[in-house]
Amino acid sequence: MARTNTRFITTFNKMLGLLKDFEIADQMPSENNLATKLGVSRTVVRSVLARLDELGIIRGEGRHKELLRHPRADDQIEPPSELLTIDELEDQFLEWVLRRDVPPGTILNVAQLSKDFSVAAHTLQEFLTSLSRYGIVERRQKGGWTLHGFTTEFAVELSDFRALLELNAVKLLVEQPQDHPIWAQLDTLEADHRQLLTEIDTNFHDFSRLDERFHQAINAIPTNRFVTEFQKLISLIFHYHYQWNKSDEKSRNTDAIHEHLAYIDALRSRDLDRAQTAARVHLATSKQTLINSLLVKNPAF
Amino acid sequence: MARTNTRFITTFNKMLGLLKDFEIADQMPSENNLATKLGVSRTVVRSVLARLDELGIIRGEGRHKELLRHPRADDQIEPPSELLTIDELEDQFLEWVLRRDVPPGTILNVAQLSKDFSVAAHTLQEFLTSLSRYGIVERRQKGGWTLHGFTTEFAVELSDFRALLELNAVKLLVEQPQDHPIWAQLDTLEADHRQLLTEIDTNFHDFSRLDERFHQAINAIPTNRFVTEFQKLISLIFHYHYQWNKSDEKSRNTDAIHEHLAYIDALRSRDLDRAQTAARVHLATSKQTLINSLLVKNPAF
DNA sequence: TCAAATGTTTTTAATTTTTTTATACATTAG
DNA sequence: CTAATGTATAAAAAAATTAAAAACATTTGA
Repeated sequence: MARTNTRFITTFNKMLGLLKDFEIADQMPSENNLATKLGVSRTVVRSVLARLDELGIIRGEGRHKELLRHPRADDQIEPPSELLTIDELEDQFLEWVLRRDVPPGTILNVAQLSKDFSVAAHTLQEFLTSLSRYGIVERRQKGGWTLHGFTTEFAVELSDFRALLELNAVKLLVEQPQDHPIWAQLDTLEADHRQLLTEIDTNFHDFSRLDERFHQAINAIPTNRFVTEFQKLISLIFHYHYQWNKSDEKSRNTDAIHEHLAYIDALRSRDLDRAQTAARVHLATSKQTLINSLLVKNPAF
Repeated sequence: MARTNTRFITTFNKMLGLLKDFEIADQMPSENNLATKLGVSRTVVRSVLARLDELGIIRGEGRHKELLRHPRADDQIEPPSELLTIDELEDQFLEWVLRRDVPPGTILNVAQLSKDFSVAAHTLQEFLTSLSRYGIVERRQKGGWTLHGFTTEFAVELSDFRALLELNAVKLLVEQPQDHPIWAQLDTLEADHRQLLTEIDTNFHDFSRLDERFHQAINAIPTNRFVTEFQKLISLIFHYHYQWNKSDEKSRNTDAIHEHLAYIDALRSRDLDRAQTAARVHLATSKQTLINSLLVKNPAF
C-alpha cells in the first residue's frame, strides 16, 4: 500500500465529486470528517487539500478553507492502469500454461513474466511459491523457477486425491435431511443437464461450466477449510482442461452428461454404496480424460 | 542471491585456502579453471582476484598473474551471520505461536517479526501467504496480517481431514504385500512402544516423537504429493501440540501408546474393517486431546 | 475551559533503485 | 585457431525511498 499513489489519485477524484455539491465560498469540512467520508487517512486528505489549493480550487489556511471555484472535468487525475491481483493472476497463469503448451522443464523468468502478466514481481513470486507446494513449479537453486507443468504423474495424483475428497463428500451428502438445499440444487442441475442434452450438437461447449457447477455443489457439503482449499485447485485445473482439450469434445461431453445423470440418480437414492459407485465411475472417466489430454500434448510420456 | 556478498566472501576464503598450495611467483590458473574449481561464476572469480591484487597477495595483468605472498590468517573475511531459510522458519513460527500463546486477532507486523526471527522480510511474507491458505493468518486489507491462530474450528477441521487421509492410507496399507518395508517398520515401532511403556514414568516426553514416527510411517504409503503436502502440516501441528500441552501428559501418553499397539495389531490382521476401526478410535482420541488443549488455552471458546 | 480541529512526528509496508552475481558475446594472445 | 581474458547484458535480492497510516502534540474557537 505504498509507492503507487493510487490512493491519493482515487481520493482526489472522489473529492472533486464531493465539491460539486458545495457553493462557492463554502467552508471545507474538517479533515477528520473528510477522512471518514472518503474512507482514507487524514494524511491523504491533507495532500488532496494541498493539491486543491495549488490548483486554485480552494483557498485558505488552517481551519478556514473555502471553495474558490467548482472543479472542471479536466481537473480529474487519470488513474494509472491497474495491476492484477493474485486471484486474477491464478486464472491467467493456468490458462497460459495450458494454452501456450509450455514444455515441462522451461525456466521461468519472474521479471519477464511479471511484465507479460502486468503484475508486481513479488505477486508473481508469491504465486509461484504457492504452486511449488504442488510441484507444478520448482524454485531453482540459483534463482528462477523451473516449470514442471501438468505432468501425467500430476494428473494421476490430482485425480486420485479428488476422488478421495469427493467420495467423502458423497458420504456426507446422502446423509443430509430432505430440506437441505442440496436436493433442490440437484433438481436444477438435472434439468440443466437434460436441457443441454437436447441442444448438445451446437452447445456442447457449455458442458465445461455445467461440470464445474455440478462438482462444486457436491463438494460444498463438507464445511472444511482444507477440502475447500483443494477444491479450488481441482476445479481450476479440470475446468481449464475442459476448455482447451478439443479432441472428441462432443462425444466426451455427451458421455459425461449421462454419467452425471446416473450419479444424480444414485445420490437421490441415498444409498451410500450405489452413490459412491456412480461417483467412482464418473471420477474414473474424468481421470482418464485428463490423462489422455496430457498424452496428446506430450507424446513423450 | 545478491546484495549480500556471501558468495564473494565464501569464495574469497576458499581461494585463500587454495593459494596455500601455491609457491611464490607461481602463475594463477585461468579464470574459467578457478570458476569451476570454486563452483562459482567467473564474475565472482574476477572480483576475488581483484581483491587479492588490492591486498598485494597476487600481482599482474591479463593472463599473467603470480603469487606475491602466501595468505595470512587475518586475510580471511568474516562471513556475516546467516538468515534462516523458509523451512527453518516454519518450525520457529509454529513454536512461537503455540508457546507464546499469542491471542487470536493479534496483528502481525512483518518488519518487526522478520527481525525477531532473523529472516528476510520477503521470506516471512511468503510464509504468511502459505499459512493464509489454511486460515491461520489472514492478510488485512490495509497491510499487515491478522493471526487467527489455532482456533477450535481449525482443530476440528484439521483432525477431520487428517482422519480422512489416514483412513485412506490404512486402506492402502493393509493391501501391501508381505515384503513391503512397512511391515518391518511396524515391528520396530511396536518394540519401541513396548520399550517406552516400561520406562513411561520417566520418559513419557518421548512419546511425542514416537507418535510422529508412527503416523508418518502409515501416511508414507500413499505416494501422492497432495497427501504428502498435508501430512507435513498435520504432523507439525500435532507434534507441537504434544510438546507444549503439559496437562495429564503421562496418562494421556500411556493411553495413546495402548491405542497405537491395538492399531498396529489391527493393521497386521490385514482386515480392513478392523484396521479402520482401530484407526478411528485413536484418531478420535487425538482430535479430542487437541481440542481440549486449545480449550485450556482459550477458555472463551 | 476544553473538545474538536489542525500540525507534526513516527511507523509501516510497497516499490524503485542499487548491487551482486550469472551468463552471453566479443576480443585477444599464444 | 583454441583457449583465455575483456566487456556487456540480464536477473534476482536487498537497501533505500516514498506513500500512507497512525500516534502524538498543539492550537483554536464555541
